Amino acid sequence: MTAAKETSEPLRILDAAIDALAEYGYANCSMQRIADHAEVDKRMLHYYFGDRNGLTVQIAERVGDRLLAGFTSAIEGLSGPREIAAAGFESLWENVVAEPRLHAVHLGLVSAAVTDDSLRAQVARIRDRYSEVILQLAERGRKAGLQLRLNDETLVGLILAGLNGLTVDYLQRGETQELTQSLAEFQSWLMQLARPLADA
Amino acid sequence: MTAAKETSEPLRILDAAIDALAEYGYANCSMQRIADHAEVDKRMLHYYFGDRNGLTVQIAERVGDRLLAGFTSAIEGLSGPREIAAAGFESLWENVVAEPRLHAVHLGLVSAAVTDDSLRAQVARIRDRYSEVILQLAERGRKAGLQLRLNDETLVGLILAGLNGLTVDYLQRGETQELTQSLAEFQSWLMQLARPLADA
Amino acid sequence: MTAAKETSEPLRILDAAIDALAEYGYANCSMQRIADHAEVDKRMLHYYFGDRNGLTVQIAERVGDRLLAGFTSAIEGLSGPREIAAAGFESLWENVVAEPRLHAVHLGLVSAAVTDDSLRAQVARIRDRYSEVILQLAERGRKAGLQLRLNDETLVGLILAGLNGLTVDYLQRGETQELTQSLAEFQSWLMQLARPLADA
Amino acid sequence: MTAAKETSEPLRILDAAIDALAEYGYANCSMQRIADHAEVDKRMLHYYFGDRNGLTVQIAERVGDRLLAGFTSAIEGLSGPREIAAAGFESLWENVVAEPRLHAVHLGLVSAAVTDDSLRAQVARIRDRYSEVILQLAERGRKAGLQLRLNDETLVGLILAGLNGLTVDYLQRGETQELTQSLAEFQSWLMQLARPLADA
DNA sequence: CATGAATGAGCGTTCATTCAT
DNA sequence: TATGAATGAACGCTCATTCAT
Repeated sequence: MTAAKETSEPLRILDAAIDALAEYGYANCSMQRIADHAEVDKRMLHYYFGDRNGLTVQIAERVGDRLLAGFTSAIEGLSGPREIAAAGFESLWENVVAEPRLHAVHLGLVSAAVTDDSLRAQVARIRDRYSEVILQLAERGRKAGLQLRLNDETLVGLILAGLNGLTVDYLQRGETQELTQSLAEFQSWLMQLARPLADA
Repeated sequence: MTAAKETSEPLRILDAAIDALAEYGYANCSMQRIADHAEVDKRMLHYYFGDRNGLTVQIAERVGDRLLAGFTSAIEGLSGPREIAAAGFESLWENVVAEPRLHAVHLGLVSAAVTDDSLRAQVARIRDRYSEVILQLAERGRKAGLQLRLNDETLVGLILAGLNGLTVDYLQRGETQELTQSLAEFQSWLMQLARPLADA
Repeated sequence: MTAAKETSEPLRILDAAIDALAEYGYANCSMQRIADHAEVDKRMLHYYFGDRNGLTVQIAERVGDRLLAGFTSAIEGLSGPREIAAAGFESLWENVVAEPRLHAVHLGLVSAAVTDDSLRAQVARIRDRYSEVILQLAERGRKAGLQLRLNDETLVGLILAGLNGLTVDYLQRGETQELTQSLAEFQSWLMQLARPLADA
Repeated sequence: MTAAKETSEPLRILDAAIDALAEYGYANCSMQRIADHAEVDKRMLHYYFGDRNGLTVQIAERVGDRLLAGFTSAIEGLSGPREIAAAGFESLWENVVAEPRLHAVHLGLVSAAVTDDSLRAQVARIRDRYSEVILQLAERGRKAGLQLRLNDETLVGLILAGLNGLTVDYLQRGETQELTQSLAEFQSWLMQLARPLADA
């Protein structure tokens, strides 16, 4: 046995698959292409993941992991209320810019999920994880004295809608001036939703 | 002879194709399926649209037409500044609720366009048409006395990002309470971006 | 009615068809391509020529016409025995160089005829026309005092074999030095087959 | 287990493909027909040869092998100059008579190559192999005392042109009297091109 | 784990041809 | 003559998947 295979083979394949999806798009990404991209025989995909659906499920899971990776750690040390509020969305957006291909794949999954039941569950799961982490942040913000005008679910809904909408813009047109301004506007709006007690 | 063929055959097929895309999703919608859906022989698609790409281009064009249909007429009679501002986004959203399948198809096109060059142009065209109509609205608002804090392009960017983000939410989870609240929040934010002169 | 259409429409189409065959090759030349090449609707082909086979038959006929056009006139005025012998093959070869595309089409027909019965008759007809004209030439040569060592059919066979073999070389590799020398050798051999009486 | 699979499956298919090409002609020989002829599923052709072009390339290679098979061995033992000269062309022609279908396929490839670039390379390769083997023969003839009036390339050109031209005649009309005489004439011409030293 | 071989189904596209006007 | 529409049959190729070793 090799001393320490850093990542397991299935995991390596999943990341290659995500890359392939980003390359060819959800619609044009066959198992053959994924296998080629991962430099693996296509039958190994069946060996590890069963069938196409099984692979897709795992891909979605992995996408979720990577979408939220870093987010938790990025907001761990924060303590002040404004700090928390500010860092939250910023950290989410940083991941968009850092891994646009990953978010393109996510968008593909979200889009496909509209008409694909088994995918819908997976995509909903990713949303739940987003939600969870945003709520944790809100909780910490409240404990630090943040007063939020909105109930939790609406807050999550608005943040995710903003994130998704701006991500679509970014994927469509790249880093434009308007997008930068839109981001600033959106963030300042988010800040305004939260009025810390101390400010009153 | 039928008295008056309401729409041309290609147009009828395009609408059937949009319906098929909504049914099966962009990735799983073959020409055969579109043909079956339109109750037309598969080869008639080639007869009318050349190849798959030609069909897709026309579909995108038709999607654009239908996304903006009604919008222009809906805002035509308005005169007061607040009226205009309010009706603008509301009218856009009404189309989402009225034709969710159409917007699902649009989302599919947007998503696929990320990795498909020829589609990208088409999707950009739809965005341009949205942009154009929003800017016309802004223009009319200004003439009616509206003061907009943002430059045109940023305004368009924010409105479209909000529209897209909320549409994704709607397509994913339907008409939830949170979404209703999010919509209200978003709209009140939009209103706040515009301060009528009278307020000064 | 236009005063004087120089060539009839079917004839114009046939020449365009020959050009298309030269362009795409016999195997890849559909009726659609021929129609496009002739700038005619494909159904006109059926109108003029019935079906694919009818068209091919006419094409073969036209190819035969053009292969031998000029040949008869080129050898008309000649009188001396050597003159006749020399000009004969030279004139045949000149047509190869002047119309290589035509000869490429001919080669395609000859090749296809091996497995296509209806074509075989047409191709045989072209060979007969070659034969006929070569024999006429031989006849005139004899009358001018040429003594030919070979019987007529063998002479024709050798000339056509040489012509075909060298044409294949020309079509494959163009005008090479070796081909020029081969031509010279072949011609000198032909001359040697014929010994004028005066030489004896 | 069968004792000894004589030839590999791909090779068996290639020979069946050549037979199919001889049966239907290059233009009318689809992959389906080749598959049927080889009693193999159509998709196995893709499995073994990739795509149509890959199959064609391999077919051409195999045609080349079989065109020259036997030739080398047939001329191996010969030693006398005239013997070598005589046996050379005779051996080439014997292959034509022994495998007329193979030569029909070759003619089809040659013809198609005129308008098909990828095929042209393959056909040129076959010609090169012919050339190589003819030159080896000439070399051996020279060592045995043969004096050749022509340079190598012209010799090859003439021999191949003769071979091709006479093959076309054979494929068109079968074994006629004239063809037999033409062959005799051609061979005696070839002999005359070579004057052994002893004659001097 | 890995590989050679196979398979039912479907892909987008083109073929020659015909019908009705 | 010419055109819009249609059709039965194939085309080359790829899909996800399975079997046997």
